[in-house]
Amino acid sequence: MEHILPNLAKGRAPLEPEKLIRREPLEPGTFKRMIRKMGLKVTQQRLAILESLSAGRAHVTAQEVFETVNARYPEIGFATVYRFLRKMAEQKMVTEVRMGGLPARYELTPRRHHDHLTCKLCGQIVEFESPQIEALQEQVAKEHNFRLTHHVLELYGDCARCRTG
Amino acid sequence: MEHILPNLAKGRAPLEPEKLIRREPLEPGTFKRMIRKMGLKVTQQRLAILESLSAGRAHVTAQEVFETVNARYPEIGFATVYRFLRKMAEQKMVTEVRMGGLPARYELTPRRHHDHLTCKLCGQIVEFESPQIEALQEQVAKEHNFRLTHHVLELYGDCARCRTG
DNA sequence: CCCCTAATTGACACTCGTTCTCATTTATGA
DNA sequence: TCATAAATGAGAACGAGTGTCAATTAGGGG
Repeated sequence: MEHILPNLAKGRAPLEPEKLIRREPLEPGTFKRMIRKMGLKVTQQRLAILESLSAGRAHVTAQEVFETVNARYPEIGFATVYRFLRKMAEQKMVTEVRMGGLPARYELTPRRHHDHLTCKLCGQIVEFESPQIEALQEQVAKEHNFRLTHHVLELYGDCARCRTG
Repeated sequence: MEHILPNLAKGRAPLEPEKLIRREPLEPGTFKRMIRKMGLKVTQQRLAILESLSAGRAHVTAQEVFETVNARYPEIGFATVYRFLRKMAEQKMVTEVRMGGLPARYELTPRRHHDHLTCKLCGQIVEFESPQIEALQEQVAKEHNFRLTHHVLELYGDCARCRTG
């Protein structure tokens, strides 16, 4: 199992602190409620995964979640993390963000919709909201007689810090 | 190498005919010029790959390109296809589209930039252009001090025909 | 409170798209 | 024509993610 810690092993550069749209704090008991709402059993592993997702940085990879949770509960397997993340993504409880061919990143689905601006060089993710873009998307769909259900809008570029060296 | 033909083997459902923004036909000699413009050597393999890309449907996977080219030139290896597609993507000669965790799809970078509106039900892809959305994207990037290099905008919905049954 | 049972787990083998390696072949500028 | 750097093909390797299966556990019914 040599791929458990590939990211740490590669000494990936530490990321910028994220610029996040404000998120509501989670009260105790919320996690259990979330799990039950999905029709699943409440286990220590699942609670630990949710805790890790809500406490740490947003937009983490499954491996990062695994590492965090594994540090406190060394017996947890990464299959459990992947499985639970997938199940939560299906139920829209977490949102999966994929950039290029890189590992998927997850965030607890935020109350407010937003899109992402990603630095190709350092991986930093900035969230943004643009009601104007949303409106134009609706207009495009209407022109083609589509009823819009969802969209993916990811902007890629080089952030100021990476550009100036 | 049992994964050479996974898509054919799986009997993927045929897609709707695509609605494409008009593309200019390519004159003979264009391919050689394109390759030279990238600073690469002109080989039969590369010509065959470009031919396949320009002749068939847009938005093909590397495996599909390999299969097409391999049918006519059985000695070509898939590494060559992948390598060339990657190189062309780096130089923006082809555009890579990744949705979800699915294999990347490629298209010869069209002269006119466009995004995609996809029907979730029948798989139909409608291409559209929205300079207004592009402009707003630039503005978002500017606000966050990013230099925008590219973006992914995919709209999903139900087309008129599928909705009305 | 205890049991039963289906859900969940951990270990790890496996899949599959993609990239790497390296010995051989080939395009092209001199 | 030749030298040489680039390109190729074969196949191994990589890495994210999924499947399998025996062992464990949550939690509803009694």
